[in-house]
Amino acid sequence: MRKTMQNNNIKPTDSELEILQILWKSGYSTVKDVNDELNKLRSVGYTTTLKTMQIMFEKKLLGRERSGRSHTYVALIKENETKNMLLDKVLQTVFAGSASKLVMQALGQNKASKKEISEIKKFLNDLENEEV
Amino acid sequence: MRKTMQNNNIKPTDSELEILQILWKSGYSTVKDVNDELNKLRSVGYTTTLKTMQIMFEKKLLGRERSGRSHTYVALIKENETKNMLLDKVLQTVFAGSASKLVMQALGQNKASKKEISEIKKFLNDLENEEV
DNA sequence: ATCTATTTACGAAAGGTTTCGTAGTTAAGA
DNA sequence: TCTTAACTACGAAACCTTTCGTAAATAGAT
Repeated sequence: MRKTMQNNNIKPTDSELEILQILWKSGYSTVKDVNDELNKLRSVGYTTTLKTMQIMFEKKLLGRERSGRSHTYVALIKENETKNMLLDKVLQTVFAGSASKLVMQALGQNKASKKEISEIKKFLNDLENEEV
Repeated sequence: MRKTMQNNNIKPTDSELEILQILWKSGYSTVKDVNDELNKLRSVGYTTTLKTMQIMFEKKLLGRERSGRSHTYVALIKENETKNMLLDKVLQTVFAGSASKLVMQALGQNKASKKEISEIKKFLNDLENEEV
């Protein structure tokens, strides 16, 4: 059982998560880059995105480097660990720590296609086999 | 594919969720009842709980009835639908709508015991069979 | 060197959540 | 009836998140 260490344990807000998703996908990006991506989904002012990213930098969610007149930002927290943390919070607060309840709720409402379901079954088989 | 209707579409806050969990479990309760339960987990003042429940009443998350000098409260939103909604939010915002990604993340970190895993497998088989 | 567009920094407003103090109401008991 | 404990109502403080306007700095173009 591996111990997962993260740079910090700050929970990102919803807006911060949006930005993190973009940075995880795109890697190093300027505020303009991120704001452009964001505006494909919803309308946000440039300085709003800037401010949020500055706050995230202060919180050490993001790192940054000057490059010419602007900054280039990068996510400092790992996608996998962050998603795991967020899921864990729901697991604890909503499903009292029961992973199976959570999974069944997730799969019970036609949320998963046939293809996804067989993927999951395969995943479960592998999981059982590797746990010697 | 059934349409799930809920009295409202308000997303409960974290504190509200704590109270909902207690009411779902205990059924009709007074503020005192809820506050006592809450204080088994963490320290909260009586008027804090009262105020939160009053706000929840205004938001129509709770119903209430006078009984003697106090009120008796009850959850107006359904446990199942609410949990589903909260999970759905995570599904969309964190896992881009992919239920299988969510499930695999949930199961990949030793969060589920062997017993739970076989429960889930059974659940998946049933799911596949009933979808004719 | 000056202008201009880009970018940053800062502050603050607006809205929401959580917390609790205080004052008033209620009803039960002395 | 009067007192008191339990309960409610209300307001406001403290804090957080999201948003954007404004001013200053930067650097490239003329």
